[in-house]
Parts: sequence; C-alpha cells; structure tokens
Amino acid sequence: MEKTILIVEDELSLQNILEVYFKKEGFSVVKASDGLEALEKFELYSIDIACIDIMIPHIDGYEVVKSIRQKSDMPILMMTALSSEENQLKGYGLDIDDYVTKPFSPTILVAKVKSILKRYSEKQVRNDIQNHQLGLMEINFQSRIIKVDGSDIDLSKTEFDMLAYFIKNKGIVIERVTFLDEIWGMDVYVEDRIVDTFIKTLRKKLGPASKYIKTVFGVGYKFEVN
Amino acid sequence: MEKTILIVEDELSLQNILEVYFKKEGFSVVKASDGLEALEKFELYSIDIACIDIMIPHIDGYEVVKSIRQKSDMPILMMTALSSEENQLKGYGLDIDDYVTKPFSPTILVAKVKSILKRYSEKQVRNDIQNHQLGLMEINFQSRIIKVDGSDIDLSKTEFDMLAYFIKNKGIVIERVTFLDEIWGMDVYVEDRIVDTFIKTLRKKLGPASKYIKTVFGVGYKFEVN
DNA sequence: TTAATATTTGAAAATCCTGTGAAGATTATG
DNA sequence: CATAATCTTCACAGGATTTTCAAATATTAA
Repeated sequence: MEKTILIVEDELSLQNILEVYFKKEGFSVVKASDGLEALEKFELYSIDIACIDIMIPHIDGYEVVKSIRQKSDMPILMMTALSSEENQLKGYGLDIDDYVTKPFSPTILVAKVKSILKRYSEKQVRNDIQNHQLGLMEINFQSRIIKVDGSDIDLSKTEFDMLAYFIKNKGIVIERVTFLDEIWGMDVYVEDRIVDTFIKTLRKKLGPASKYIKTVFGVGYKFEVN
Repeated sequence: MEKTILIVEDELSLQNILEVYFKKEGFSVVKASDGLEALEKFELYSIDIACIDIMIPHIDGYEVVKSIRQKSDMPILMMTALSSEENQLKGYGLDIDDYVTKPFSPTILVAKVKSILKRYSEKQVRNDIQNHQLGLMEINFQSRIIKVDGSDIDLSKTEFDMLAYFIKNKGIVIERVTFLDEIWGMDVYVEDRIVDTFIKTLRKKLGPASKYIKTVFGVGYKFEVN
C-alpha cells in the first residue's frame, strides 16, 4: 500500500528535491511551504508521515507539531537548520519520532522515514482503526457504527464499506473503477454505474453529512471534510 | 494483549493529547466527553481501565465511578482540577486506584496507568473470579456459568465459547470466519454457516438476553448490550 | 446557446443472506 | 454396546440488499 508523506519546507528547491526522492521510492507526496498550509493539508489528506522544517513562515514547526498532536499520533520527523534548534527540540518535550540536521542527504531522510514507518506499521494496523471524528460524523470501523450529529445511521455492508474507503482516502478523488476494485473485488463484473446508485443512497442516509461527498465531474467522487 | 482505556474528559484538547499518548503506548482508546457518554461507552465496549475527570457535564465523575462500581471492579484513575476536589475524593470513600491533579504530564498518567494494570493483572491471576454483569445476564468465565435474570442457563461447550468470545469482544462486529478461527481453530474445516446454527440455539437459550446478539447483514454478528 | 456527455434519481428485477427445522454424523457416557 | 448429547450439514422461505434500467437533470465544450 502506497504511503502518503507530507513535506513541510519553505525552501522550494529543497522541497522539490525531497519530492523527487520520495516519489522515486513510491511515496505519494503532499507539499506545504508554511505552517498554515501544513495544517490545511493535514486536514485535507490522509497523511501517513510528516517531515517538518522548524523555521517556516506563519506558524513554526513546533506549533505545527503541537497542533497535529492534538488529533493524531502519526509519525513525525523534524528538520532543523541550527544546532540551537536541535537543543530546543529536545527541550520542548515534543513527541516526535526522529530529526535530521541541515544540511542532510535526501537518501538519509528517506531511509529514516522508511524505518520509522516500518516500526509503526504493526502498531498502526491495530490502533488506527478505531474511532474517527470527521466534522459532523463519527465512524467506528470495528463496530461499524456511523453517527451523524450524534445519532446512529443504518448502513448496509456495501454502503459502509464505500464510506469507509472514502474516509481512509479523504481528499483524494476516487474513480468508479477504483471502488469496484476495492469494494467489489477485481474479478467481479458489474456496471460501474452502480457506484452512482450507492452514492445516491449514501447521500440520502448521511443527511447533513452528505455534503462531504463531492462529485468530480468526469472522474469520480471525493470525500472532503469542509 | 492490547488493553482498552476509557478516557473521560470534557476538555477536548486534553482528551486528544491523552489519546495520542496512550495510542503510542499501544492502547486502544475510547473517549467520552461527559458522564452520560462515559457510562454508554462503558456498556458498549470491553474497557480494561478508565481515567475519569471529576468535573464533567451531565453526571459528574464521582457518580460515574459509583455507577461503574455497581457492575465492575475495573481499575479507575481520577483526574482532579482542584485540591478541594482532591480532599473530597478522599472523603467520599470511593474505590479508586489512583488519581492525578491538574495540571499533570501525560507521561506520568501513562506511567500510573501502566503500573495499575500491572498490579491488577497479578491480582487477576490469583483471584480469577471475574463476574461480569451485562444487562440481564451474568457470566463467570471460570465456572462457565451463565445466568439470565438470575437463573442458570445450560450451554454446551461450543455455545459457551461463542458467547464468551462475544462478550470479550462486545461492541465489535465478528465475522463468521473469525468465529471459526477462534472457536474451532484455523485448521478445522466446517461450513461457516454452522455459526448461524449456533447463533440460533444461543438465542433460544438466552431468552430475553438474546436481544444482545445482533445480526450485521452481510458481515457477521455483534454483541451489544443495549 | 446547443449538442454531447455525465450524473442523479426512482423503481423494478435479480440476487444474495439469514433464520430455521430436520436429519445425519460424531462423540461422550453409562 | 447402546443411548444420549452434541456437532454438522442441508434446503427452503422470507426478507434484505444489490443491480440494472430509463427518464430527468446537470455539466462541459464548441
């Protein structure tokens, strides 16, 4: 399964270099140039790991981490420019997984990221599949309970699976074919228009939360909390 | 074995921070923001330990503890904001395992929780007399006795094992295959519809308590007290 | 603005899933 | 060894869900 990495770095040349390296390793890359953008992207996409520079505009790296930590325990790696920052980092008591000091080799960063993800992957499988709060709705994958505005919504198996897939891929456009492959399975032959029909009932059942399901004309659908 | 912790705290930022810390330590986290929700979640999930704030909406922490104590002797740790609360706590004579006074460091809370659980598990091994009260029914895993409305129910080995597995996983959906793996063993080959047959007899024998066994169409079954 | 293309939607048809009773197979018990 | 208890399979009815279809509506591009 492809991992999504968030790179937060204001120096555009470095940002691009890192993007190239991570893409080469099969990562899906999301970029941000300042603290605000970083937090936006964090809300918008399902990020698996973040590499965050400390000295960035608007909101500095420390604050970005604090903010993310209120909602997620995703792995975070910091990038520091100065050794003074390095000390501060330790002093702050932030819950981060690793850091690198500039200048560093992209290869090393990639290696560190991979090793962190490896460590995480076992724990993650168990932990990450719990209770998710997304705007108006609350989903529990284990009990297969969906709540909108606090009250239970009754979904059939396929309806629930589709919504779950949406949520696990929030912010990303999902093509009809992808749904067929992921929910129905590669070998099942059904018209891809059936996805529309399920979108219809999902929207109806989700009520006010149906606004999160967006049509991307000519491509597919997208789940976006905002 | 992964432990499930219930965090009862109305201050959402603190709630989220604690969630992150406990998840990182491999806990499965269930959250509640007020006393009512706390009691609901307590019924809904198999909780191993609870951290409860005293000043919470609807039903305060003291009352939550009293209510839980009528059904369970699970470890409980309280979080107090004021030293006056601290005194009250002592005065009340509630059967709690520990407490922390705000502001406290999440790390300390985690450490306390771990040490309580360690103490508890040792006790558990010796005591081994766990009576579980779930709505209408009472189950004792050691003596393999089930009571519904106070009277004994006679279950065969497989029937009991299935019910026990249900109860140990209350609130989460269990697939037929999972039952086969857990009760029959991976290597045994039987039709998975046999699960239905056992559900049938379980429901019949449990009488009024059969309402806790819920069918999740297309997926499996769920044990839910409510 | 219009033609071409996509999506939404309601309803009907086809399919799948579960509950159940009955009956055969296996295992325990005296 | 015989009998009882338990486990397992099977098949059918009824209900729930999935799938298709076609008309209505919306979007895009020229």
